[in-house]
Amino acid sequence: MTTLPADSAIEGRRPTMRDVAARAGVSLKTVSRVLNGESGVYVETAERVRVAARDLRFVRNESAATLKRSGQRSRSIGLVLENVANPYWAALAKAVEDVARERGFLLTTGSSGDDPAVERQLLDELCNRRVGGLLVVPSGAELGYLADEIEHGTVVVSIDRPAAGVKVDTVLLANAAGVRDGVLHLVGAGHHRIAFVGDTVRYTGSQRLAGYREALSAAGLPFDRHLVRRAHDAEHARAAARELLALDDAPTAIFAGNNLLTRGVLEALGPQRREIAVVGFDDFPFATLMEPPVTVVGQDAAELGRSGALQLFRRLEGESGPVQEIVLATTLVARGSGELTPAGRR
Amino acid sequence: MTTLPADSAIEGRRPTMRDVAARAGVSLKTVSRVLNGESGVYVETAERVRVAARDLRFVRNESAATLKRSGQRSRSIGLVLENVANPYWAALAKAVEDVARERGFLLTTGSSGDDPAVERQLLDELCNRRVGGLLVVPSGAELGYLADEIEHGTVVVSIDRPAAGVKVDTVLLANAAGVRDGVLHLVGAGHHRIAFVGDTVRYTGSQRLAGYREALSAAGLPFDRHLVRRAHDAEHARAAARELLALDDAPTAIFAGNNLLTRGVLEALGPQRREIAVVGFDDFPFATLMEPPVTVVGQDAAELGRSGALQLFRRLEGESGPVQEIVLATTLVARGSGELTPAGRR
DNA sequence: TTGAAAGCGCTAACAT
DNA sequence: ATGTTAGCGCTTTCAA
Repeated sequence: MTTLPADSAIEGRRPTMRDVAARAGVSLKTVSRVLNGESGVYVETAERVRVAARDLRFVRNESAATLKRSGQRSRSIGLVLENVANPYWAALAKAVEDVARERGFLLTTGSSGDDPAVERQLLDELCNRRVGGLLVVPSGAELGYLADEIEHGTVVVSIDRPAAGVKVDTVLLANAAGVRDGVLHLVGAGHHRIAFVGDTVRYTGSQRLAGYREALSAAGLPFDRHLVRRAHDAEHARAAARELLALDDAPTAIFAGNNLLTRGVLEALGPQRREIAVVGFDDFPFATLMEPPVTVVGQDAAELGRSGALQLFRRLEGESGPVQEIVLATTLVARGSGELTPAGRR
Repeated sequence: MTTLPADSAIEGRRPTMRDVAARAGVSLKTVSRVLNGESGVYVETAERVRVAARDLRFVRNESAATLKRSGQRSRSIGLVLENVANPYWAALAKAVEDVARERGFLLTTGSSGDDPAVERQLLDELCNRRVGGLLVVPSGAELGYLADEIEHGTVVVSIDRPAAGVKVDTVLLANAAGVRDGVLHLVGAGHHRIAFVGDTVRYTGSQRLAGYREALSAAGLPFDRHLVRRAHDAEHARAAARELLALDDAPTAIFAGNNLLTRGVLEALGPQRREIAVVGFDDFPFATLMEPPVTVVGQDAAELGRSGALQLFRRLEGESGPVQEIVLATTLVARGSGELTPAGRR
């Protein structure tokens, strides 16, 4: 007696556990047990089931499993952030994915563009799919609509920025402290006119601005002359930096609020890169290759993602207790651009 | 009579369509019709249903819908690539996500690390979830195991590299032609000793190597003296470039096979960046900021992703016809590093 | 235009 | 150790 080809048994449609059961000569439940690694099945029976599954090229239907599973959460988690194409967020997404995979979860990522409507749509879609948990880099808008989901058992963790309107575990960076360190580093190099180019409308930007303010105040320096509040991208930063450099009392040093803005500032500086000191928030791969290499306040995107994902899974695995706020420290990485002195300029 | 708070109606569990139906005083099917935008429902009935759904904060269970829906495909697509943390792949993922969102689909991305086992696991998990389609940047290993899925209606599209073992739509880059252009550009600048640093084991690397070979042969130059075949990352490239530069007949120009390798080569060059010409495959954000700015053979990752995703949805929407191979052109972007002449060096 | 009934493929509770 | 039964929440037939 020869084994029939897999498709001869069941025309057209995919094999189900029932088909596997029939082929193995056991009941549906036994197949379920074997395929889920439950104990209490004779090894020979289990083997027969596995052979049957392989022969039929059985692929479990996760939708059915999710539908039935108590609590009804799929083995996926969702991540909503501003834009995966930004290397910073991409690194974070990879870290989240790694943690998820260790647990047998898949990751669905959505880019909100920091648009509250898109953010909500993404979050809704993810909830529709009954994801086990949601990791969000909030755009800043109210997230109150998540309260219901949370009550129904969806775990939500906010990363990089606090979530408005819901109380959830949060992983933050020590933004203010990081900037303060960076600016004081410039003060230490002798600078008195230190500009800040940032996007201070958003949470991280405002926190970073606060750090800038703290540092200047600690150093007894005036505050508002060299401040750019609304640099949203590299273009804006470039234009803003050009304007700053054209001032009578042009700054001798510039602090850039994030990796995009650092790029814009460096573009604006051109050959002046050897005269004007620069410190940027966020490290980036080519920082060491610039002339001079760029001093940064480094924040580890991967660590932020890992930390958030770990917290999410801790909750998923049943950890209770009050809402947590985890704050990650930053590191000043001196490479050259932040150690230039104001020499040659008044 | 006041409306009761949503949760008073149904304790604990999530509201289902049945709950919405009860509240709206209609049948389950009518709710389904309204929520799916089917025609043939009185506007007032539809409105009542929508109000009830809103009041109960009803969220549709996609698993149940997927389970029942004929063909059983979820409104998600999967993307398996080497590593989302690489800005190149991140840009591609974003482009895919954008196309998916236009169609109301979510994107689940997995990083295989080019490990065939991980790749297979990721692909399997995605199939378990009955995704509508699969976009793969194949690691190079046999993908024959996808044949069944494809037969069952899962659409698979291969991007950046051809899929081995299955016939699927494929979107490729004109790798060889791109490299040939870049190398001939260096020849045109007067170079006779042009090194190639690549990872020629993998598909794209081997194609690029072929372009290098073509160019040298067209220019009547010898081939094997300045060739590095196994540079997998920036570190390797750096070490390899150092060795090349230490040779008696050191190259006067280097072609780097991808963005990671370009970085490694630039690191190795250090101050020699103004003497040794460099052309890299892949554009990168900081290319214009280097000294000199880096000449590259640009390939548009976003276009690659978009193109693959569009093809996938075309198939999903029923387009039949033979398997397609789409080839995207590259563009040489001259910025300075590739225009350096061999002057000063023999 | 609306509804009743059947069942998608699985897991959970309860037999045996 | 194994099987039987009853659904999960939805979509699909088919009938009213």
